[in-house]
Amino acid sequence: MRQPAVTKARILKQSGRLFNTQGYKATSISDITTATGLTKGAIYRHFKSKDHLEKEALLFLAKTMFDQIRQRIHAQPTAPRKLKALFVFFETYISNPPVKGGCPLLNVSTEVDDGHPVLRKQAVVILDMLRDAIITMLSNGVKYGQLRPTIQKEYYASVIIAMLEGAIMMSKLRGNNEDIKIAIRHL
Amino acid sequence: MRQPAVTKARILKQSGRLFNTQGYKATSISDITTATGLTKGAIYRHFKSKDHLEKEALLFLAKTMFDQIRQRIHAQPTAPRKLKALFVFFETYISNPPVKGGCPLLNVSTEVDDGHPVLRKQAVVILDMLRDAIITMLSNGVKYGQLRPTIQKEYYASVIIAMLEGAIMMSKLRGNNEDIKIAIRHL
DNA sequence: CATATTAGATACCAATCGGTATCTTCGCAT
DNA sequence: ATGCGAAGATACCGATTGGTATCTAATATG
Repeated sequence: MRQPAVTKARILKQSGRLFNTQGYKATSISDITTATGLTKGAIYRHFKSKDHLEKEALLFLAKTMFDQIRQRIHAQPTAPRKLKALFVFFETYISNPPVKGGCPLLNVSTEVDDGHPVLRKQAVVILDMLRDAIITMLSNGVKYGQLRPTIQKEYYASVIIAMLEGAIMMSKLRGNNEDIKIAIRHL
Repeated sequence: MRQPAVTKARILKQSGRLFNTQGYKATSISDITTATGLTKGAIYRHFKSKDHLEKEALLFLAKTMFDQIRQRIHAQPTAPRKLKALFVFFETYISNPPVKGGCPLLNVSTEVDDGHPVLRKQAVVILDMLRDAIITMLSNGVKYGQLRPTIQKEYYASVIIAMLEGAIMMSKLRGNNEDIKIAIRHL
């Protein structure tokens, strides 16, 4: 049975995993054919170039991550607890990653920040999404009197993201989750 | 005039720059030959494989960075001012980078954290060097009564590095230095 | 000044890269 | 059932990859 949509999803899932672990440039089309069990012909039918596949795979990774986050956030009633849930999500990032290879945003950023304008632009969009999500959370916290009204939302969103991403880098490099724990304790 | 040591230094400098901007895997030996004006024969005489060149180039990048930091730290008399000098160093990282392509530690970490054990090990060593340098600074601050004795040194070292590296990622991605400024204000 | 050593250039290798042209085969509409 | 368009397989392309073998030329040493 032939199901193009399923096939495309499989390509996105596998290529996303490979891009996020090995890197975008370092992952070849051949790597993706062996991972999916498909052939080059199938892949180039669904994606007109590797650049396009990279962009869509990155978007898939980001969506997967945001879905997981949204799910945990929505399960909490108040802004402080939502924030806490976000931190816990990142704390379990190393031991139980929703997508293998660490944070897609961090990975793609460091790979493309000196070139590859297409992927870089996409990365900025994802960063803005994360940032806006946090700002909205803080805003709602103020609105419902759960957080101080004097809080500088953009400032804290920036601090939170920098802290988390930096800690992920350290923890991934060391192979433990001590640094991410410290970061969250600080936050 | 033939000066092997100078040639080797040139290879390290240029390949370091390329590795740090384009990535290690993404930089080919050909890229390095055009950047240095040398040929493959010359490069493989000084380095027995690309892996070895990568490792030595990373070390060169780290040394360059640490030299700059050490210079600025030593110019300050007290621990708080040394810390401040460290922060200022990272603040000027985006606008006036000592090595092009951002922080070598951040770059190499995200590229090799799921493989390439040789380069990864080297990255851990560099992270530890940075960490130890900060801890030493804090210790001296306590010793001379410039910082509170209750300060948790390892904890703060981890927080400082995570914050700086995460902020560098954000600022490099966006192309401004707003996020790094926020991070330093917070620290 | 002769010679041995070594820095560096040149030419090549098989393997792999991203991409395309072509061909077969599956599934749906008529 | 049958024909047609799309899904996917196969086979190939030129360019580039890391690496090596060989050759030339510059320098250090006798």
